Amino acid sequence: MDLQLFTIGQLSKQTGCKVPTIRYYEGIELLPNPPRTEGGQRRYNAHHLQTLRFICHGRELGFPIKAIRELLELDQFQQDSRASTEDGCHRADQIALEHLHRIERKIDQLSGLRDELKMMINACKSGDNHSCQVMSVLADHQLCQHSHGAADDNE
Amino acid sequence: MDLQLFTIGQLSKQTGCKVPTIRYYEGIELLPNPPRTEGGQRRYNAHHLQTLRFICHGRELGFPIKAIRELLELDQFQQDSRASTEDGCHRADQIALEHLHRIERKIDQLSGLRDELKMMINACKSGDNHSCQVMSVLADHQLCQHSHGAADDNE
DNA sequence: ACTTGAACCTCTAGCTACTATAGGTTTTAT
DNA sequence: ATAAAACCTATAGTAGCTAGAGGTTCAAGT
Repeated sequence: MDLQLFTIGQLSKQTGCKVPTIRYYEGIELLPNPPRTEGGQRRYNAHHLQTLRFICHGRELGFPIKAIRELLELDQFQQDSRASTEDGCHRADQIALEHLHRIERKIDQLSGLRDELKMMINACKSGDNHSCQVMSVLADHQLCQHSHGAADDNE
Repeated sequence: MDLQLFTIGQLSKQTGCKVPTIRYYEGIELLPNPPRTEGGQRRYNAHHLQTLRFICHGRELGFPIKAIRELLELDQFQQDSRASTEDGCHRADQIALEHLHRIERKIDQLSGLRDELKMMINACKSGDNHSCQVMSVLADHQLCQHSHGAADDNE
């Protein structure tokens, strides 16, 4: 029936997604352009709401926008042609799996960092001399070895 | 004696920090400006090398640049005045501790995501019908509750 | 002395995923 | 009719780099 229209603010409240972020998603063509009032304000329908929910939840789960875009296209594809639902499912599964691996790698990395930091801090606490272990560990990197990349790769 | 001079490329090799990154650190005034040759090329000394090592290791550990900057200033302060080494140590310790907390929070977050993803993927695998659980979980968010913020806050 | 090629230089733009600000317009409620 | 809340666009900023263009300098070999 789809007669219910929402303002951008209402959409924001329903999804928890901030207003500028919704506009941003429109700008990058992740969320379809909604119709406008005569005055130029956006009016969304139930389908927009659903799509935005999908996007937001994906982002909360840490999926990169690129992956979400692909998942949305897959969804579109499946709705367009009734075919290859299994392929679509397979691909969606694959995207989720890739993401799972990214996250598991990141957890390992961070666990290593956590341990190294703990060592630094403990060394500092128990230091009988007053020289700071935090500083010297950072300077010399002698307390332990670690073999992770930089921790700042944004997912 | 400090007579040994390095080119930016040599510094890069010694630290593992990429050449443009070294220049970037100079640009944001994290690494002091080195002297130049007549032709304008940078020539670094042992002190620069040490400082860059400190920075790089801090970044590898995921410390934000702001924190590294503060640690460097603390270090400078301690070298300038022989005083308050203990205060400096305390502050360094505090910075490291804050960072440790950030990391532990992030690990918790990611563990939640990992579990949710695993559920999605398992649901997809065992699905007797051909509808994809990955998609529907993202759309409806029904399989489980999670209470973490967005996972994309870059550290 | 000269040439060659690697390494250097600056500057600008791009990346991800937003967020903030300025300055103006529309809608809605009274 | 008016006033406040919500909307609009456009631009710039955030973090921490990375990539590219287009030109210069350095060191080694001939």
